[in-house]
Amino acid sequence: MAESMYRQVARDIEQKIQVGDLRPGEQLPSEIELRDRYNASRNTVRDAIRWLVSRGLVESKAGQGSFVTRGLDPFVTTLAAGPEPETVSRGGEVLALVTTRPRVEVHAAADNLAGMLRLRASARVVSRRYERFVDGVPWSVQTSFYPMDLVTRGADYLAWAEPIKQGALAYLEETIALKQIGHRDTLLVGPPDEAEARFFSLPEDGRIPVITILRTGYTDSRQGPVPFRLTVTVFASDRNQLVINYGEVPSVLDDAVEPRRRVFTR
Amino acid sequence: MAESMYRQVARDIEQKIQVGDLRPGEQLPSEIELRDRYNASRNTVRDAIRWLVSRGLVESKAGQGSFVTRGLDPFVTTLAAGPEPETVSRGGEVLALVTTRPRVEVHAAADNLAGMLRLRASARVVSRRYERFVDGVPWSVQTSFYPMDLVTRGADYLAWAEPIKQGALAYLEETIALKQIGHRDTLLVGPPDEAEARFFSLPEDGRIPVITILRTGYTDSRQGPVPFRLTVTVFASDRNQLVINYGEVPSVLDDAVEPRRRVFTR
DNA sequence: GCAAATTTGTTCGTATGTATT
DNA sequence: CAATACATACGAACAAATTTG
Repeated sequence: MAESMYRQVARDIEQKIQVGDLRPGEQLPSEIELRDRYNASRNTVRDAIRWLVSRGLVESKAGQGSFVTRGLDPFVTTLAAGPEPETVSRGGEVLALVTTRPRVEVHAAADNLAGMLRLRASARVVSRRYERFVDGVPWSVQTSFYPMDLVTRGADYLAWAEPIKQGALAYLEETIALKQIGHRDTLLVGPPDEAEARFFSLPEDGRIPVITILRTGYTDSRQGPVPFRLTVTVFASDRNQLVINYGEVPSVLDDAVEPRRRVFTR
Repeated sequence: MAESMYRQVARDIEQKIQVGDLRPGEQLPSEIELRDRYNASRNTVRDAIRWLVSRGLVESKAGQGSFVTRGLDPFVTTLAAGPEPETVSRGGEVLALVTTRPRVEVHAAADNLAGMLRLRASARVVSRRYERFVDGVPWSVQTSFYPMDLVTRGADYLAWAEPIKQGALAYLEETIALKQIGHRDTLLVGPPDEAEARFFSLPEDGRIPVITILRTGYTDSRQGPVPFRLTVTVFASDRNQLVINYGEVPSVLDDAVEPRRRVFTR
């Protein structure tokens, strides 16, 4: 046989979208109508739509209909090279960042965290969790983990559920002379967990992945750089582009707009 | 009603996976068996499995069965801060990179490419496309775009379908004294196109996203940095972690293993 | 505010096709 | 070739969400 019917239907609708016959935001014909148009069963039409939904081309809403997805105008997040925070812009405009009061907790470190911070298994750590919004939109969740040892050594505020005005890194340098000499970012992409899907209002089927950045901060020691902090930042991939600059480059705002479509030649 | 039946079944199976009752790589009971066990129809069981597949917890293979996904031991790719290439390691071992002969073509630039390279609409560009393998596994596809102007000015090899031994950036500096003074990486995450799904052997339903890095190279001019090259590198997100280092940090190989599970406390 | 109409979501049953062992 | 497992396809009925009158 040539190709399954639901794939043929999906391909036909996809083509209508590409050609512009169906425009972003436009409603697809109802399942009943498509069933008649393609001489298929409603379930087969639903398989076709499910295919398109899974590819991110279509969204279905109970009671309303199915619609061609409209690409969100993405936030452009420039990752910080130094201790300064990230900056966010959209459409050539810098946007203000709203941060919640942190949720601060003390936990036992899981094995992977203990390994990354070179702590003994289930050593105590302080976690500081911030939710961050831009333009009213949930933008990222950031959680930093510090060994409890740092609090004991005098960095009391780490364990308090208040923002640290000057930033945690500056605070650690002031109070216990702990200076970050470098950091490593590790970038992972995968489906959101339940809490992340809730916070970002992502569909709970996990088809829109999140980008997780693990930033390990290092300080100096006789044995060379040793880790003292892990910061986990999570972004929804459907509304964010991450930018990393090296050397001399123009401002993101001055530069040409980055593409949403990844089409470069014709 | 509480929760739909297929979700209850999915949740139950998911929990068996989390608890370790079903281990990575292990085969799930057949759909018929699950149908009897949960007193549901086969279609409902299939909906549950579809849910788990879409979340990346389970894989189904026609004629064989459904299996708990085994996390691929990920490649750790350290992005180059300078002109040097990326390095790849896995399990604390540096791996060799095998690169195909480039596919070299001349195109008219699409609008977004012309905008990024500040060319007039549909100016001609040379594209150089490399497929790169590590350990026999398709690892990334890299395509660089150069204004045709650079060839005209003497960088003839850019338009030849042969690897440039010293690297394109060194070659451009040698032949036409074009020096890169900085670059910007823009990172996008989304479903693969058909060619990418084929190259990486990704399921064609687009549930495993690819990571696309657009690297714009800048050179000096009287008006400040101007772009002269765009490199597009695509990675499959299911087998890659990207690492970016700043300042003084230990070697990736010396450092603790990065987590696949994103669980940090207990 | 409620009822009807519309649309997608869930669930069942059944039959047949295709891939693998 | 036969057995097993998943994939595709059809039909039917009711539930839930949303819009409209």
